[in-house]
Amino acid sequence: MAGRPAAESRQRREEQPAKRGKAEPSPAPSSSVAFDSAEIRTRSELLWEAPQKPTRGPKPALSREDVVAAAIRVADAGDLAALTMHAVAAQLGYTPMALYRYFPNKEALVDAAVDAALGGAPMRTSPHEGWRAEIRHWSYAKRAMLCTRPWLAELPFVSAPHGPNWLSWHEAFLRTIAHTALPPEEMMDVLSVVHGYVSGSSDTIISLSRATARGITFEQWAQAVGADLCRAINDPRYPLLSAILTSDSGGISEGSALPKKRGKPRTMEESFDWGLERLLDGIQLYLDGPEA
Amino acid sequence: MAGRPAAESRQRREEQPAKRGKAEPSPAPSSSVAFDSAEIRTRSELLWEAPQKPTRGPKPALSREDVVAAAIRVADAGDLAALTMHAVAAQLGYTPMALYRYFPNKEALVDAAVDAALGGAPMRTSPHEGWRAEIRHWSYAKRAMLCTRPWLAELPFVSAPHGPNWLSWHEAFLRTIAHTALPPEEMMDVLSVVHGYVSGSSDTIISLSRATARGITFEQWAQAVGADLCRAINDPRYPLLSAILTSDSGGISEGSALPKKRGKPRTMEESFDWGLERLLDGIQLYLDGPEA
DNA sequence: TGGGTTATGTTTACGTCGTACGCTGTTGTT
DNA sequence: AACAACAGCGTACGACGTAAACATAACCCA
Repeated sequence: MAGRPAAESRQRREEQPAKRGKAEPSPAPSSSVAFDSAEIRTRSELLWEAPQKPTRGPKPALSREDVVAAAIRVADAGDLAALTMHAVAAQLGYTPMALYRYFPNKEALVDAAVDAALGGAPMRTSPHEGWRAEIRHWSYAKRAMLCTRPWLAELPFVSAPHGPNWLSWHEAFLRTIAHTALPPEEMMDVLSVVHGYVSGSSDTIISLSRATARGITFEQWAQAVGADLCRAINDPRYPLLSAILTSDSGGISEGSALPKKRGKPRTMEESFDWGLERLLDGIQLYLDGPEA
Repeated sequence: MAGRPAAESRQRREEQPAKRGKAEPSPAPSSSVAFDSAEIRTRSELLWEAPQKPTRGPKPALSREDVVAAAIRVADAGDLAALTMHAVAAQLGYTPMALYRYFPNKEALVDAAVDAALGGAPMRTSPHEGWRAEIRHWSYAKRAMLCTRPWLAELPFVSAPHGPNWLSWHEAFLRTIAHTALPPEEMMDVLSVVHGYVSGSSDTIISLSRATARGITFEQWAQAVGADLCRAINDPRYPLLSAILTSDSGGISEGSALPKKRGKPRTMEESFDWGLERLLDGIQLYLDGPEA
């Protein structure tokens, strides 16, 4: 039989609406919906738990920190997809199942690894340079952190629970604007807008980081990315884009060294900076607003 | 044997550095590095290819569009993880392997589904309201699009190749600022900063969308997210965060209806708007700059 | 009209992944 | 010394992506 739908209408009837998400193989023990919420609430618990409770059995050969460190090593060497229980266990010289004595499942391990990999936010001990410079520092630090570990950007951030390090980045940001007279909720707004900008507009350079981590040269990467954009050229659907791309500033230039020729093609860093300055201008305008 | 590393030192020696990424099971046929780059370059090809070439064999029962539509339906009903070849095939009433006649692998199918799901950017035919209002419209549209299909935000955007619809969003943005006198590269900068802000700071509401799509109520979600934040309270590591959270504006409020009490707790929408206005202020300052 | 050709969807099978279950052996307490 | 609690392992299962071989349907040219 060739061109016939598999198993006639039978299979079509049992088309699963695919709403299971990950579909726990064994039926949920407790009630259905409440279970979901409990699952969410429990998820970040491990990130805050006390190190370990001294118990009675044999000494564990590893600690949660060891496992997390191994997981980070694996992810650093590859990407998020490379972060498997097998790989982490192999990295430590153990069986995959051994890890389940430390983390209830892979998700918990990844959560812990992500928070650990975020690292503590950099503490700036030097004298406060004013909120504008401080925010700049914070933003660069965050961007650099994401470039160092591109796999952190491979998962949707909010879906991961917020652990100690995640909070430390927030705390560090608040430190930059603590001395301004902003009311609490506006401090959170500023935090949110800068954080949003930084993580949102870092994905291009993160893509590059990921590519170079895989051994792809900048030229190859730029060619691949550029090829997509260049399809717009001469396509009547994209007149403006086409015009910009053909206006000799379309390319992506690598960097720094060359004598900045008329500022034509921007570095990614320059674009990032440009946007950040606009954003800071807007914030400043708001801060100065009432008095001006 | 209990607490002993698996297979002694042997297993530790063969610890794979996990650098294979996805590890093609059969050895790469051509040269090693050039293959990678070719792979990247080919990846978006399908998105731009002519519909289909009329050939000789039996008529295909499906079209690529059918498969893509089914994939989108599956992802809409679940999340990105639910988007499996099995699920898509079942949705169509076919065998998983049937899909491989239309797409060389899952990645290509996902790429196509993503671009299709982005949809064309909204065309604004009404008279131009000025760049500021136009950018606002574009930003809301994009945010709404992401909320409608939270799974689109589950993959790192740049890692996906840029198809026709992706470009159409860019084109639409350029339309909002086309009449300004900005040089091409600064238009791209504006595009990049707004795009970065919108996608970066939508992830909280996207998380909520994803949660509600799974049947979780707003209260449950807020409680879960808030629980993480609340661990900061009374933790000496987070004095500022702690202070803000206890200053009665810590919570996340759902919305609109209630008579905006002193603007204390912000809606996510309000925070988004606030940040967007700051950003637009900054851009405006730049545009007016030379003359002012 | 009938072969040959080519593309279709299916079946079967393999390797990898996460992880449930039960076992063996260790360890600190009673 | 006996016990209970617990560490790490082996095995096994189901889901996943997909390679390979196959059977069949449509088309072309004779």
